Amino acid sequence: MKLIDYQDSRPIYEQIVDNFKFQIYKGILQADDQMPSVRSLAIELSTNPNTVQKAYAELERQGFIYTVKGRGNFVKGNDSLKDSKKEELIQSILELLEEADDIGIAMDELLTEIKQRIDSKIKGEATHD
Amino acid sequence: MKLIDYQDSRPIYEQIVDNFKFQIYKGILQADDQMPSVRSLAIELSTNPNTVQKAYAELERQGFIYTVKGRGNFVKGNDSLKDSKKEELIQSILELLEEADDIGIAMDELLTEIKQRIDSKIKGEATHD
DNA sequence: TAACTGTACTAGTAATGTTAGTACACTTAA
DNA sequence: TTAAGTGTACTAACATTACTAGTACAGTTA
Repeated sequence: MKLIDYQDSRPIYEQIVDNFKFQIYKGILQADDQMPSVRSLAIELSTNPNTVQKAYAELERQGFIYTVKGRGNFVKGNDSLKDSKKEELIQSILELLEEADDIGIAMDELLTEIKQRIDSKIKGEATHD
Repeated sequence: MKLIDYQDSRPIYEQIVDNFKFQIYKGILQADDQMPSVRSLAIELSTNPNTVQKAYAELERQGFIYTVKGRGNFVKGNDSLKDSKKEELIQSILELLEEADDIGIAMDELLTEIKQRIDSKIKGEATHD
């Protein structure tokens, strides 16, 4: 499995993050599977343990894995991943709605318009395939 | 009117942006009022025309002012400002909702939960003042 | 205790952001 | 047409931040 691409200009840790996210979404890695250790992966990728560590920290922050000190990193269950994501998204959206409120845009008004857009978008896409 | 503070660590252009946003929100600057020219403001602040230009470009991007080449920069009307903001916020929220959809979180489910949070928040704040 | 595991700290290098200097182009009025 | 105002584009220097490496420390397990 090719994890990083040195042609790619994106930072190594970011490529690692995206790759594992992909593997987890696809089910290649499943709940409680152990991730490669920061050292072994660092050696495999000819990089530094800290670079892998940075990637794993980001994956943990985003709710994809969890860490047990001294033991290793493990894949989170699909449900808890979904919950983390959901909570994160709700927080982001609430912040945006508050911003709208501050300048006098009613939240209801905004939510109503958003629902309309989604509905019309679904109708539009229904003809695609 | 003090526009920037050299004690402040934030970049000059950012301070200019925030200051004008404040003035526009407060009504100190009103629709179609002319902004100071990039040169005059640069001299006043002992900085470079490009720094002011960067601030103005950001204000335009955010919908606060509009530019007429060769004539100057002018304050946008309150309605068009609100419209710009609204559109921007809707786009951001739609992106987040798509992200949710990608990982199998129904948009309706998310919107419903958000409405609940807002409602309970309003109830909680109602006792504050 | 040995061999794993993650983590913290420092530092060098690369990438990006910020500002300045300067030249160019558009608009208006004389 | 010209002069004096306006915004804009380009380059480069400098400051800040991001990224990675080297290395040492600390927890877990057999």
